[in-house]
Amino acid sequence: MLNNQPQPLNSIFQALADPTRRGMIARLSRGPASVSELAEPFDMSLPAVVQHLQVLETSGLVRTQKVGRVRTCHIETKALMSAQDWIQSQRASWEARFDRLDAYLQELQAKEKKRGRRK
Amino acid sequence: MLNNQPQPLNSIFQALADPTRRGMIARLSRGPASVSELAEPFDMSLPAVVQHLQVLETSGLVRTQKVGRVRTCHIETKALMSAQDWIQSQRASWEARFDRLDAYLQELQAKEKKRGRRK
DNA sequence: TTGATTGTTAAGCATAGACTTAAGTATCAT
DNA sequence: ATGATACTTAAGTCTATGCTTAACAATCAA
Repeated sequence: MLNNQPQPLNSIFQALADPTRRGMIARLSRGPASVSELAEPFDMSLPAVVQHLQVLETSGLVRTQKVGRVRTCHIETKALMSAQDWIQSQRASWEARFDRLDAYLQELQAKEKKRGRRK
Repeated sequence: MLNNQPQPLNSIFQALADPTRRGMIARLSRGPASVSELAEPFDMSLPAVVQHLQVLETSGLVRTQKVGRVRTCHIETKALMSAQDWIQSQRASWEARFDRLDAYLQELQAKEKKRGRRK
């Protein structure tokens, strides 16, 4: 329940806010790829793609390793999971609240019935 | 499996990238709040808080309504769910891949055993 | 060794983001 | 009617983001 490491979440959500970067993540979810493979679907310069890649790497969403002249990229699932976990924990909060509200309304209804019978 | 509405995702993830806004979401997950209640934990001017609130509202993560002079804010769970859904669908991709890889490795191992026996 | 691949670095530009302060505008209570 | 409350609007500043082009490495293949 504590406020976990917020700083990674900043850069993770920031990274996910761009459609190009989400596209790269989607591609890498299906398997590793080189920089030029990653760049291929996008209508922008290679340096621009590499800059997006750096954002993904800095946020921890992607890891890369260079062999020869080709840099191979793959997703780091843990980072995506931590984003999902944060959302999930919010969901837990509001669902708990809805449950309490529901219980309260049921209680009200029960009282109303009693009063009805009493009349 | 199609690329759903990407534009809302841009602004949803963008909104979540800021710790102040995540704090507001966390607060609102526990129940509705007025603007000044929302502002209270943060060490910044009210206009700054309202600007964050506008980002949340534009992204669809929060809805507000004004009664008298107080604006009451509450979360719109659907928007958060759509962010979670996107992440979940990436996860489905990489898990499918891991499953295929696993099956392949088992197959390799089976062949290796056969060869061993043959010798 | 030359030429083609595959990236990398640097610089610049234009727009968007996260604040601030100062000065309003409604509402509500007395 | 007056003052306090609860925002709102406007304007400005300073930094970060998302690109671009132009040049520069470092492989690899012939």
